Amino acid sequence: MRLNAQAIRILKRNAGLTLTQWRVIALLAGTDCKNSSDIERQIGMDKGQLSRTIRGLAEAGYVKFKTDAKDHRKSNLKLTAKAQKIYDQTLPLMRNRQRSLFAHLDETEIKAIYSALEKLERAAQLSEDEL
Amino acid sequence: MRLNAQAIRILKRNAGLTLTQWRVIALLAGTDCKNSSDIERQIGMDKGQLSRTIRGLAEAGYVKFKTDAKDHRKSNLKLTAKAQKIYDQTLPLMRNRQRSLFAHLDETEIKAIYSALEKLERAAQLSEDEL
DNA sequence: AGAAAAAAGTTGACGTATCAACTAATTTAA
DNA sequence: TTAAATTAGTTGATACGTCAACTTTTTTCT
Repeated sequence: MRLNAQAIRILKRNAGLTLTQWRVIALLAGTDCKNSSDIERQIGMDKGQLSRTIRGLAEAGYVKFKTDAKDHRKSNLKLTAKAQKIYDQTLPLMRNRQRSLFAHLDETEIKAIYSALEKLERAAQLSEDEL
Repeated sequence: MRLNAQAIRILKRNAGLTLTQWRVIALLAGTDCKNSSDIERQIGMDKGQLSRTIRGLAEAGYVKFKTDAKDHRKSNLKLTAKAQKIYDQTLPLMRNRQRSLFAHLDETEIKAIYSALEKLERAAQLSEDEL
């Protein structure tokens, strides 16, 4: 979509981040997600892409890994100070964008979109089973 | 989206085509699009991707090129018999899918979606200019 | 007519989405 | 308790979307 193009530009200019990088950082900063699987469950992002995104973030010095003491499959993620700072700076920008986009829609429309998308998903799911 | 996953599966199984390949074939078969730029204008697809898709189709024996006699920049595209046959076979499948998806939505919802998406596009466009 | 601009296509690069196969660690259930 | 199933995460492959630079041909403008 073209809608993303804008977010992408903001992120690139102001934070040097890709959209997926931003989403991961935002989850680590703003929710109690700690590891890859948490994030996966939260936003339904693909494991593989997630793995690569996180590696990228680590290489860029935004997150640190530490294998979980109790479950050696998991590795807990922590944002670096650098990442935290960028997050704090960027969040307002993204919030503004979100607001100005949705400002043009009235509630009815927003609800209709959500419900319709849900139904479409469900319909797709159903007919998927018939294959 | 997950919605596409389904179309992709249908196309792969029944026609051995990717979604973009299908879209191009469908345009060449069902509209008066003749060349790359026509298609670009019709569905707003990227020139680059289009170029590659068409090359793929040509290599697979679905379309034939012929440089336009009057404008040597253009190359007119023609579906082969093979492509036409696949199109005729596949169109009903895709139509059914479309129908069964939208069957779950009432008109109000469909209209709301379209209008909301339009507004979002426009809002994105506007704030794009402010960057 | 000649220079500049625009249009048609090609190619390269990067980011995103999805599927599949795989390893290693943990949980479950016989 | 050991075998089987799950879960966490990595890696590879393919398709899709977008931007940018570039060539060639045509159009526009003066």
